Amino acid sequence: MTLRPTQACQHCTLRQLCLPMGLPQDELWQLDQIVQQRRPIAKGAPLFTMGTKFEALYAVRTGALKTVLISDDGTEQITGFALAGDLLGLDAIHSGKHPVSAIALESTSVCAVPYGHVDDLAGRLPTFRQHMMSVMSQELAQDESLHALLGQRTAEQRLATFLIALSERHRARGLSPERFYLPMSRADIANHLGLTQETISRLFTQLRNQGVINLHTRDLEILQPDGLRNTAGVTFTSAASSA
Amino acid sequence: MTLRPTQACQHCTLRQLCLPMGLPQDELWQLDQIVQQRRPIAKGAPLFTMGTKFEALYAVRTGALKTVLISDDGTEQITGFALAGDLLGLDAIHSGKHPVSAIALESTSVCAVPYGHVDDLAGRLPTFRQHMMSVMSQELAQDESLHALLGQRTAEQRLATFLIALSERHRARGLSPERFYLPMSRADIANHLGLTQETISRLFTQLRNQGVINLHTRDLEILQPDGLRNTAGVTFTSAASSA
DNA sequence: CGAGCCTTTGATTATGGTCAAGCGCTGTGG
DNA sequence: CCACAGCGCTTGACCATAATCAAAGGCTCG
Repeated sequence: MTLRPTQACQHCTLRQLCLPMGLPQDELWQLDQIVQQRRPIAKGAPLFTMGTKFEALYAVRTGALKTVLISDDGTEQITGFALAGDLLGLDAIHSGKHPVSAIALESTSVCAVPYGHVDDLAGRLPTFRQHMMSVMSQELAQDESLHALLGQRTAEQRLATFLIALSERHRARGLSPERFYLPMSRADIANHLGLTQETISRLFTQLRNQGVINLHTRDLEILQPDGLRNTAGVTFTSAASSA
Repeated sequence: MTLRPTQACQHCTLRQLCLPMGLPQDELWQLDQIVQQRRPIAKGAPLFTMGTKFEALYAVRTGALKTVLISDDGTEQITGFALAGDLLGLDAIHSGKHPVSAIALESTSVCAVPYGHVDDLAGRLPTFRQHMMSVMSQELAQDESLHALLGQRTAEQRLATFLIALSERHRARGLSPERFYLPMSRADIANHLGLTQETISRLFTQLRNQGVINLHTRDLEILQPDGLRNTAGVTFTSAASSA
């Protein structure tokens, strides 16, 4: 793997969102020492592959990825979409192998944090340790919301909730929550939500006809956020999880 | 909350499965100092309730619980079933509030581990810290399998997979993987798997007629483990998660 | 012993899946 | 710069799985 010169977390525009979040200056400095950058991953290429050895956590710098679990029979499940600032690989700590593959949805760059160093820092830096636990805990809670979404909601509610969650994630990144690009295909959205491509397409058409959204290819505009919330029925805590 | 005299993890029959797993003797001793026991929770009563302050992690000593997420509109989602040795509350670290309620399915006793002490130990004891991270990571991976189960599998495959996972959990506890009691109702199983009570009942009847299982009320006997695996179609890593 | 809940079973329905066909981007090479 | 190939998306017709509605039997516990 080609490494590029390290660029400081301190100066990263994602530092409020990513691993450095909430770290005091001296702890941040120590994190900076261990973060490595990788050369960009091309669209469609894997950052890591299911079953391979877990060596590092990854933070998305730019771009987007999907995490995919492939069953014995070849069935694929997209377990999440990772945007800039999201962390990947936490699910691999237990077994030492990645339980999913991470595939770039567009040209994507990431920071790599070797896990041995993460554990070391977690032992020495209380704020960092608490942050790591908090991030994992948050993902557990998000997975529970996602479970409720898949278990209890209609296709229409799932898609609306997904779009709201994406919108909120863009807002948290200081981007427009009303207009953004969908880096994933209709089939990807469908798979993630336990539906089919055709159903997603029909629902998009429906939302467009209702004047709730505007969508040309993958450029989404949310015209009526309240209409979308209304369609979603109930708000789940960020159900478009990252892992 | 009434506390009972502390009983040592060292002598607990669940120590191979529960928090003490893999801890060296000196670390185990320190864990023992902070574990508290609670008086039993009656069937149907909560160990903790959604929205309430997170104060401690809980380890199930005997009995079983379900964790339930309730939406604004009153819809309930059972996110998991906790058996003896399972840990509850990890999903609450992030927000400081429990995102789910934990309800006893039968008379249940638990050990409470105040979270401040957990963090303290995680800072001082490397093995314990790594174990905590590992447990959370494992739950993340299990949630991904569960996502695939709900997203890609038929009702029949979901139930078969659920029964296999339960069976494996009993095996891991040194109990019979072929004969065990179901502490949850048909409606609970249905809800957890994103199905209805009626569907679960029909599927049980079908599996019984096929000679794959024997089921009287809640006493389950797996007559043909291979038949069940065959029905499940694909094996997911312990998809009947605990949280 | 009785009330209430849990479970089973049947009849019917609806949501979303499957199959199929055609259109439209996008990007590549001539 | 344009043509074409290939993938992504849309739309339609039909179907199947599991939900809903309904009713009755069987545990369990007070």
